[in-house]
Amino acid sequence: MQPARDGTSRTGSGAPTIYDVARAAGVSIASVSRVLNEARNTRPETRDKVIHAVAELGFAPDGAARALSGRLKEVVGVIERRPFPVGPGIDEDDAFADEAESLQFHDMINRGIEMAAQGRGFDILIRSVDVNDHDAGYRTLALARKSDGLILHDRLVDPEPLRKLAAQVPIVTLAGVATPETVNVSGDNASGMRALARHLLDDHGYRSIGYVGGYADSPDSLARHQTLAAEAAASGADFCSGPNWKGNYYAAGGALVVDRLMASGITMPRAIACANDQTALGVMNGLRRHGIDVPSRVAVTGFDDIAMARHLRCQLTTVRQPIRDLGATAFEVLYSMINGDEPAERDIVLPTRLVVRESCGCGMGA
Amino acid sequence: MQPARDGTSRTGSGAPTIYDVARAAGVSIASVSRVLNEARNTRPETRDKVIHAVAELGFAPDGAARALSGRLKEVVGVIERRPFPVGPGIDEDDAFADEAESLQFHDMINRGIEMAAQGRGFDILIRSVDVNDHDAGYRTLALARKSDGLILHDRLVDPEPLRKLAAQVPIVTLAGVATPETVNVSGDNASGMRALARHLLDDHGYRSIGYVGGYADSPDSLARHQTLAAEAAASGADFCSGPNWKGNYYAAGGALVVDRLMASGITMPRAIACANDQTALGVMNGLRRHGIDVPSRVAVTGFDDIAMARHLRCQLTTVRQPIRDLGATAFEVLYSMINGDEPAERDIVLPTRLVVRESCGCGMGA
DNA sequence: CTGAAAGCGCTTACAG
DNA sequence: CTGAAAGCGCTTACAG
Repeated sequence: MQPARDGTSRTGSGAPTIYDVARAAGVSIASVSRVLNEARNTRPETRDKVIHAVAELGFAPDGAARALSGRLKEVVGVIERRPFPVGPGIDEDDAFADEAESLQFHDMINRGIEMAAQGRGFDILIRSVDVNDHDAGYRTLALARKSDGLILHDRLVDPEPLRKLAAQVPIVTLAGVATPETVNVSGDNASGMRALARHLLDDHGYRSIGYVGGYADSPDSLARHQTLAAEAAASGADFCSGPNWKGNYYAAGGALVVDRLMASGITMPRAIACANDQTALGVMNGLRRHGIDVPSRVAVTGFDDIAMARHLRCQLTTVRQPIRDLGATAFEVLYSMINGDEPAERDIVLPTRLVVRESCGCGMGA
Repeated sequence: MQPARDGTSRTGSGAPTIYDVARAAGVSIASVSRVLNEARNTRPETRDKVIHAVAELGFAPDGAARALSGRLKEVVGVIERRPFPVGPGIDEDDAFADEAESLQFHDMINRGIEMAAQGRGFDILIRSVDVNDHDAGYRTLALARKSDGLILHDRLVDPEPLRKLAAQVPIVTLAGVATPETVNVSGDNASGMRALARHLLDDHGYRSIGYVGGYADSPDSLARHQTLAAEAAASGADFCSGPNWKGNYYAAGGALVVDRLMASGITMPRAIACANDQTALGVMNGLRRHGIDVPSRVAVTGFDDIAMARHLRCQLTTVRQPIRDLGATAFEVLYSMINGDEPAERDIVLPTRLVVRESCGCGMGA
């Protein structure tokens, strides 16, 4: 039984409903829905009346109602990490205060996701979670239930919860690890780091090298670490690592590593490769604060090639990741999964490329 | 009439419904809903059974269904500008290729919005629109219908469509202009620019000054322009402006302005204030390419104080905006509007502050 | 305290 | 080609 409709919308919100349109056009709601969705099987006259009423009222279907009646939500959830709690306690004059909130790599990736999503009529629902958010599990599920599928940055969800989640919605991870239930998309860490290592070890002939890592559990960082260590070993160069070398993908973390190393009295290696560009930035600043010149005394390199890399005092030698493509690829794979396709490949690796600038020591003589 | 329920979920998607939970717990769906929402008015025993079943099944209510039955969607839409079409045509070795896609100010603001949203259980639905997207009107409406309210960066929607949109959902603009139907949140452009102008004109004694703008219709840029022009006039200094001085908030735009000015044979002013930090970056690089040293021959300043500002070759003197607070404030106001409150203030202005570094010419003797 | 039922605003077979 | 009706998965008065 159709509810009585007075002149106004049912909801107080002021947005017209399909009933308003139907009444204005003098047709049934089914006809309105048809011209809006199928376009065919409607008499031109009916069609015109509906189109007109829709324009007149400024109608667009409610997303929730549409989704509930069998359609997609046309939303993908994106969850990223927000490691540093920020608040009034933070000193805004600290050189890295703001940077903590701007992991540019993530922002760029999200842009890639969003642009691909737009091509399919999707929007992206973003949430960042604190590393020590104990309620993360539930909040993640809640986000999943507002979306058609989920894209997870790195290793936000533990394997077991991830498995359960994947049973409910399609999931793609970025810079994580592929599982039987999920697809992963990442840059080619091994070949990128190998090219970088060879440049440092062979071209420059550095005989000692260190690696400042990202989050302890980051698959990206682990892969880069392993490759670098292997290349150093193959060249017979010294490789420095250990607890003092753990960073967190942020400049502040990189600077901290330098402070710790200096305090420990260690001899700095000739070159330091960092887990990402932002870490490299912090390491360079940290070294300079201790009076150590980059790159003449210590060479420093990054990973990612974010925009900032070429605008630093000392332009950063780094490994370029196809950041935008990483995001776009993640979306496209997820989109096909949402449409019921079985992914052909569960571990998608996109190529990376060494970008030589100044911080490795190149161009010093120029 | 309740539909027959077999052992599996109705939807193919694998996500359990409230019916699944009710069956598992041996109660009605009403009871499940009650313990999930009200918490009170349920016998402890019932409550336990439900809690248990929910945990067992990994249930969370479907966002669409929840929203449709009178609740909020707990989603706010955020629309930002994406001015540069990017695609295969772009040269990735261009110094500003990527930067075009990373307007860091927006990313930081969005982070502020998102963090405030999280405190209220909301997520943010992000969409960027192309300046020359003719279908923008409809897509904006569509986003609105997936959300409880909208936050619009700068002046994305024309006044008339904006009025119509505001009749359907609450709207807050960021760095736009307040209207009778919408609330605007922005930084204090006038006082920030005034402080900067005085520093340049009085402290440094520069007698000629130019302004490189942002988007032509950006209220922020307009306000900064006017204040600077007024201060220059008050000091009797020359003020340069005109069509050659139009930028677009991106580094590439700033560099282009410099090229145009050089080509036009104009004498560079002693100081150039830019619409934002990214523009300043481009201007500095452009000047250097033309052999003009910054700041000894031409001083350059920015606006915003994004993280990059202090990591440039020549640290940027700029006006700090409370970027995160801008976003958080926009959300909080929108949130109260969503809850039916009439906003107390339609034009919210947050304080800004001059940050003196090197690019203005300070510290050159040090 | 709890269940049966109505209703949210759509879409889509199902009849005509 | 078009309308009446069922159903999507919830929440919330309404009775008990």
